[in-house]
Amino acid sequence: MNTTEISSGAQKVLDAAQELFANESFASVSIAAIAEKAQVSKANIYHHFESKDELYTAVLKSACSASAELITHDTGHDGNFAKQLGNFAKNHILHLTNNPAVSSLVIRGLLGESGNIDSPTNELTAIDFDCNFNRLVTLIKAGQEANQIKPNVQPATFATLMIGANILFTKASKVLDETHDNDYPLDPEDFASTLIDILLYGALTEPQEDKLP
Amino acid sequence: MNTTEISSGAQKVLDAAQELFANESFASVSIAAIAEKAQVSKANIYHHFESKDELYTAVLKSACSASAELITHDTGHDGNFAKQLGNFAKNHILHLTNNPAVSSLVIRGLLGESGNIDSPTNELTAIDFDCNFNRLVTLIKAGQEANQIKPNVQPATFATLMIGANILFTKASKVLDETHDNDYPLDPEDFASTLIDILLYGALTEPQEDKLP
DNA sequence: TGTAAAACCGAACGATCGGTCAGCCCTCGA
DNA sequence: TCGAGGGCTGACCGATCGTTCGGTTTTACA
Repeated sequence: MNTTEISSGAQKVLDAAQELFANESFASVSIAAIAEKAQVSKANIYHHFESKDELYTAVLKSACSASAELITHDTGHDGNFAKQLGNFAKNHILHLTNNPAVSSLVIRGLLGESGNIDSPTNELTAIDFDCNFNRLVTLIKAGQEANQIKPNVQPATFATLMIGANILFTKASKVLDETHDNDYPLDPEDFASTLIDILLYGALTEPQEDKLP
Repeated sequence: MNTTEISSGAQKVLDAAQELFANESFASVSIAAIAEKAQVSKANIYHHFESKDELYTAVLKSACSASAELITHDTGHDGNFAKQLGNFAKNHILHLTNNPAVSSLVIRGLLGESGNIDSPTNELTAIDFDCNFNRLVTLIKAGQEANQIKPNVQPATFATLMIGANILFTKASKVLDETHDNDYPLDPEDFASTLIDILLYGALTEPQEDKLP
């Protein structure tokens, strides 16, 4: 059942590293800090991992594999694509809020703030992100073929809207609700449902396509 | 006309620091690297700035003030809110693509990856982000009062959609179009127009509010 | 129980970090 | 002509960085 034969000691290091790397950048997390958090010696880390880079890659790989299958699990194959897209949005944002470390790592990778890591690390996050992104794109295309989604809606643009909004919601909500006492939604599921309402039905009161002169 | 009396030597340092801080994290950019890029000595940096933290804050402040007024400049006060929102989206994404350094800095601040900086730095990015965010929220609220935008559309959710999508587009497009040869839009203005089309008119072919059973 | 591998640690390595300091060069008003 | 002062520098500081090494403890199997 094991994927890459992770010993219990190595797992302790991996967990500590994941927590630290999620909240701070690669360069600002020291091996000493990871060792302290994992309650092991610095040298022990190098017994389990070749280098700091390799440890970071291992953290990322574990995070990505954890997130791979969680999102699309109940976007079934019934013909109601509005419902499926709603479920996808809800699953996605719940995944982000329940796994802030994972999502932070992936976002950091997307930003290209790789520190010392050159290509393989960013490739990892790209693959993970791309996987979820493509699932959504595929879902939208299917909805278009079923004539439930407008043909002029670019699937990738729609996906960028949903995923970008979810990411921004999870990462910026604490910034935003510090400075407003306004009506910013705090519950992720509430946010997802109002989000999907806008995406599916539009924000304008007049649904006809004719624009005002 | 000067804001804080920046000498020409200090400006050289500031420019080099901005470029480096935009692409890498606070901790991974060394004073030595900044000095080398600015073609000055390390000590010269400390002649102009108290510390690395203060330099970073100065970079951020300059970036934020540059972005403050650029976005809403032609979202005028005519009554057509669809057009105004479209202009806002276009201005915003053009600003992001034309100033990748600035936007990267602000996003990094939103992520909370402050490195050593505790509060004032994140406050800065929060204020800048908040400023643009609030302009958009205000615009949407005005559209609702003018009965052009549905009253059940949460302004903050709509703003999160537009801004989140724009950020993701600018930051992830190079990742996405490396792995697809599909129809992902490359031109920012094209993206903005298809984006606003979805947001205003919805993605579903049937615009009525009744959901399927 | 013997033994070899694996897990683990303290101490130290060279390199680099942010930051300091004494002093040189240049300008400019007196 | 001169000296005061800001812009600027090379050399250096202690601390911390990632990494290594020698050696000790624990584990696993014959």
